[in-house]
Amino acid sequence: MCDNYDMTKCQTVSEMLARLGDKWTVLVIMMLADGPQRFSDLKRSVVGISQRMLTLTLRSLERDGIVARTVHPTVPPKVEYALTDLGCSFGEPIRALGGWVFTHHDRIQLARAEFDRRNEVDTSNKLIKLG
Amino acid sequence: MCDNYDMTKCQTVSEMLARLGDKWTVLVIMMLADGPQRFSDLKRSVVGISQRMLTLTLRSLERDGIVARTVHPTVPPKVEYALTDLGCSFGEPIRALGGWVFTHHDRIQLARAEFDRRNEVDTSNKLIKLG
DNA sequence: CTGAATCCTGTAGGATACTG
DNA sequence: CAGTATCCTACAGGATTCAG
Repeated sequence: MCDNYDMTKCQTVSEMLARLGDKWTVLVIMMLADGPQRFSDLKRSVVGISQRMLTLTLRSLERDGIVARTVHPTVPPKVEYALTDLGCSFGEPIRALGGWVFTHHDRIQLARAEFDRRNEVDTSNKLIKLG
Repeated sequence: MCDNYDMTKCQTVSEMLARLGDKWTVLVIMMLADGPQRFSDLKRSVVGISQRMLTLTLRSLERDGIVARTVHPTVPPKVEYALTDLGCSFGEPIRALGGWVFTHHDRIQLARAEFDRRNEVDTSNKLIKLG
């Protein structure tokens, strides 16, 4: 895979994945893919996220130009977050990845179960040896 | 994006991304994409990884059925790691993501720079107000 | 060479309280 | 409502050491 891309750029991909892998980022993007959302809407729909993490995640995405933040100077304040064009275009590779997960989900579960089973056996073998 | 997939599966994608986003996983997969590698080869080629993390990463990938571990019972021991079919198929979405990153890399850098610049200004404004 | 085990540290991130 | 600030903890992960 690295034949086409030099290692520097592989690092970039890894870095980008690290950004996405922070557990919340993708979920937030997915929610915004359905249309603009207010802060509290996101807080409600992205189940389990803390106020702090939502703020940080949104800031980070805004910094990367993936979401746009629009403040309506009303009272009480209303802030809307929306995907930018860049953010929308990002949906495509995410979908690709999602598709792969969906396709191979069962196989992965199977592999895990088998691995764990073997591991179980090994452990009990160890215990037998120890006993 | 979540129109097509129910939320449960979105969680799965997020979870999978979290797995991939642990900084080392993708790099290891990328190295293995060029062919089977021994433990110490990987340790050398995946620059910066600790012995511990390489072990853990490989175990995890093995558990998911993405890499296969082959022990040659020689002295000194020789252990080879290779991508399974599942692991190879994973290259495709990764490439898609990689492609996106490469395509939009400059734009992201630009967005970041601008965001930081604005942030700079805000900070100095605050300082002025404070002063 | 390929690990497993132990120790130790930084930090991610939750809970909470406060502001405009 | 939409944050910011502070505190606190659990855990990720590096360095090191031991073992087969």
